[in-house]
Amino acid sequence: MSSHIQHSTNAPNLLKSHGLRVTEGRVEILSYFLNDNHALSHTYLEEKCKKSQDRVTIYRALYAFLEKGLIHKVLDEGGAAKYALCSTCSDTVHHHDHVHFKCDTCGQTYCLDTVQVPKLVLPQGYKIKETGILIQGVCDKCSK
Amino acid sequence: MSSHIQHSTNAPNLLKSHGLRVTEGRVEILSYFLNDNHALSHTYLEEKCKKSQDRVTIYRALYAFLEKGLIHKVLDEGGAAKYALCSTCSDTVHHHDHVHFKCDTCGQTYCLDTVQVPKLVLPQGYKIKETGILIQGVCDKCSK
DNA sequence: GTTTATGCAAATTCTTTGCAATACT
DNA sequence: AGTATTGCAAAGAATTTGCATAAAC
Repeated sequence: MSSHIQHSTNAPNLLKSHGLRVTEGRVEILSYFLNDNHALSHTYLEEKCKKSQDRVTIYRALYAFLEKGLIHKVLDEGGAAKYALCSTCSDTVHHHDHVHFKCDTCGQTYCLDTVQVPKLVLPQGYKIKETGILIQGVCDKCSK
Repeated sequence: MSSHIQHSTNAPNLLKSHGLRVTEGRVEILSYFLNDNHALSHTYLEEKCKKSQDRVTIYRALYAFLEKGLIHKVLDEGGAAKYALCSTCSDTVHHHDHVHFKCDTCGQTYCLDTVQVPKLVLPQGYKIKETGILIQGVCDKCSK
């Protein structure tokens, strides 16, 4: 309960520290990210912000967050877009070699920051810049 | 040159062996897959088939190919869909644990069938069903 | 006061669906 | 002949753009 308050209080500072203007709508959206530990879709945010802000505003907020490195895009196996906080990225360094996990049971997508992306050996001549891994299966909550 | 002819000749048989009717449009589309070693987008196919068949027909052909396990879907980092032949899948067994490689230079997406998908260790409780890997970088042709 | 964000409307793009005409087996 | 495929039109979903108003710095 105190963590909820703390997180919500963090939103304005996080926005400021990323060079973003602090508006009511952005604070609300960012709070949803801070209070959930999984990736959020535009549709989900639209539902949550129903009366408070426009669909288009949410698109633009997400775009601004992406640009400033506050969140990153996660795609599920069907190509549907979700967004998640860049918890392990600093303001300057961005690595998107995250392992993402999509639960077939609850449908949530998680960023498994603790899982190391393996070094893959590719055929001669191929140079790796980024590695994206999407695992599908059953998450810890749903496998109980 | 003979390989081109051979491949094109293969298309009708491949269709038949997958329980698909042999139509002019499907043979044309499948030939593009057989003659290229990278994933093809709907847009690319639309361009190639411009005068010969409708946009919608291509969607339906791809859908039929997917259903019969002739091709599989590949998504790039932006969520754009491409399709590639299931070269390592038999008629009955399908594994989609392919490693896909998207070249930042030429924009092509390749299926690296020879690259083994590593066994990843996830936190307690997570169960893996499928693992998708998309690597971005520079392909062998572009790195020369 | 200047710059940036918002809401609303409308335009784009991508994909799916219905149905009558056509092609395949 | 019987069944599946095609083309065209139109519907639907997701995302983007333009512009005047409002809010942030």
